[in-house]
Amino acid sequence: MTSTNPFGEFRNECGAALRDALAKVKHLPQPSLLSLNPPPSVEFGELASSLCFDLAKQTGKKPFELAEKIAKMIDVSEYSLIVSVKAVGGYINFYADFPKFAALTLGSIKELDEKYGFVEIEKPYTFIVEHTSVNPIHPITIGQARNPVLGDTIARLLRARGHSVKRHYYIDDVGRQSAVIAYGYLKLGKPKPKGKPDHFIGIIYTATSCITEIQRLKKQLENTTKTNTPTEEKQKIQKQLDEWIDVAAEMEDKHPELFRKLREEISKDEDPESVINELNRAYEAGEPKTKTLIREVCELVLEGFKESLSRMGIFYDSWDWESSFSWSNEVSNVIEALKKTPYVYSEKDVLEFDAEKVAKDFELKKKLGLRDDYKVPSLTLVRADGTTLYTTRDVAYSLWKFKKAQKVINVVGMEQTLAQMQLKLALYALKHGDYAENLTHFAYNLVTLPGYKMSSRKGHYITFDEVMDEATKRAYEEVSKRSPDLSEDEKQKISKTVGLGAVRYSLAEVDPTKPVVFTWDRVLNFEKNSAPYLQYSHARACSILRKAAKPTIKPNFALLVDPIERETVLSLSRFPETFIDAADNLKPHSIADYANALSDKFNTFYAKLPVIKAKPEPLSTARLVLVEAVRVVLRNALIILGIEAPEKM
RNA sequence: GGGCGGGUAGCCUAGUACGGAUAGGGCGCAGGCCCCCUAAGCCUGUGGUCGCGAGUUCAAAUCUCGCCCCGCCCGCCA
Repeated sequence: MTSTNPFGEFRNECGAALRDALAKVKHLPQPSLLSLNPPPSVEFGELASSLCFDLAKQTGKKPFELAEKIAKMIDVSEYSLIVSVKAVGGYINFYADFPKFAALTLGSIKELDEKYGFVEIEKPYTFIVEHTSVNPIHPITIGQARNPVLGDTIARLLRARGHSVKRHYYIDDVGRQSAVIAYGYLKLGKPKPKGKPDHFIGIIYTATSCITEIQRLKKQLENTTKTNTPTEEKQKIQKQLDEWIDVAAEMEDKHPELFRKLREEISKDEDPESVINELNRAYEAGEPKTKTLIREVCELVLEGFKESLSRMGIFYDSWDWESSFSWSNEVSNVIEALKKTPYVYSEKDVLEFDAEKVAKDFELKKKLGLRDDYKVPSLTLVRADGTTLYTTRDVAYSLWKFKKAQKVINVVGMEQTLAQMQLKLALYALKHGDYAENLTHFAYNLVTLPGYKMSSRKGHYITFDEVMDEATKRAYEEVSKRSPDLSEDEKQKISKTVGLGAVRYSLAEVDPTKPVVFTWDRVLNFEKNSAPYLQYSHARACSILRKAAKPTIKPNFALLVDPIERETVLSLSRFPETFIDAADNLKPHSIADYANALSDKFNTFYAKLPVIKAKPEPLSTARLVLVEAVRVVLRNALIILGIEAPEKM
């Protein structure tokens, strides 16, 4: 017998037993919830119900009396997986028939193998998961890296759940920053990148920002002397200027040739600012020369991104250019459509969207989790110069996404909560409330550095590449130290698996709503609660299986009497429930948590009990089956996390 | 000022949707374990006003209200 969800089977039996018993006891109200939960300790069984406390309130009877009465009504012989039911202190505790339950769990894992745990949903949807979408202006920083890891893990969860999932990258090529780089790139004579292209363009971005900012601030300062500006204001400008001058010194030191050439070229322009603005305008308008230029720069950066992300096992099904929506009239169509609603008005020369009025008219405050008296800020749709803003274009993009999918998940930092809300309100205004309701803003918290603030414009950041490189290097040292007998080739391979796994795990492991402070310690953790720990557990299981002779004697699961054996089986049986919860409620970190807990059980088992040498044979075989099951489940969990499961390390 | 998110031992963290039994881990610190399938491991110990205060309840880390601290947002940036 196999089950896609062994613990679920047991849970169903307990539920049925409870309902049955309740029906037999007179004068009891039918409770809406059975309150079946795993008890704090195995001594209380595998599942326990606290519903007698609720019933006690309603009937005026004592909880422990009710519990005893109900427990007595349950005839365990009617159920295959329940061996006994005990009433303790008002709780009703259910004990699993362990040999049967172990046979069901371990048998199912063996049978389902790479499918075990991935219970498919009855009604699958088509999904678009938009994630990463890092602006192509500099290398991906460690601060941004949480996004692709979370997004990719969510996509893996949903796919395994049976949904049809497309992973989209939204390329933010419209906007001032792209114009800044294009300007610098042009001034340098469209140089061929030295080194990794995203790093190279990142340098141009910082250098160009730096040079133009210094010029701008200097001019501003000159004006202040003419116009009698308060000293406070002057000091503020001076402070900004000083900061940029520091950056300039850094840049000149690190990239003297490039920086000097750029400075020289830019100084030839009377007003660099207006050239940049003109580039931005021309790009959005789709003027061919600018199109070619900016696309060329973006493509270079994306090439670098693809390389970085592929190291983490992260890939995309679609690369969506923001500019395409401007050029194809989809953005202007959205603006026209919005103009026809009562929610758009002109103020001076700009077009504003009255998000507050939509929220009120459609009675959405409660739905969006807002107070009635909260006023949603309005959103500017079009600038005075006729160019559009990010969220405006995002409305067009969202409409496009919903032509391709029933549900859309935007993996976007929580700092954009307001913008995402305004986006939804715009969809309502366009009579696409259905889209808004199928749009999930998966908001995650920031990754920060301890002590100082990352600034991508100023070039002060730790790149994702650096972190991956360092982790791989550290892993190599560890592998060499711990497994000196491995071949050089194996060492290289394992250190990559382990190092990159450690990085990915450290970003996936924490509840996404919590802020993360980046420390090397967190990422370079190769001990407990880390990818290497899970990988090591997996490798240990593989090692036993490798060394064991093929099982010939029938396993006897009744011989698995040690508490740790039972706890390991129990943990294995719960993987499907954990997976369902993680997929349906978008909780990628709970898979990491689960895999870590399972590894804990397995390592305790490993240290305590022999497998191959265990006597009698049916016990040895039973343990071998258990080890095999741990191997399978750990590997499956690691696949969801996008982490490789090595057989040796 | 308003909104959103977070606050669990010295540090990091699970649990909060749907209230249940002694709040589960890890790092650190102190000590112990390779006769034995990989010591990236195992065992023992140490450490908690679950931000604070009320309330609801037989029962609150979890629900309600008020307050405090941290972060982010409230742009003709993205």
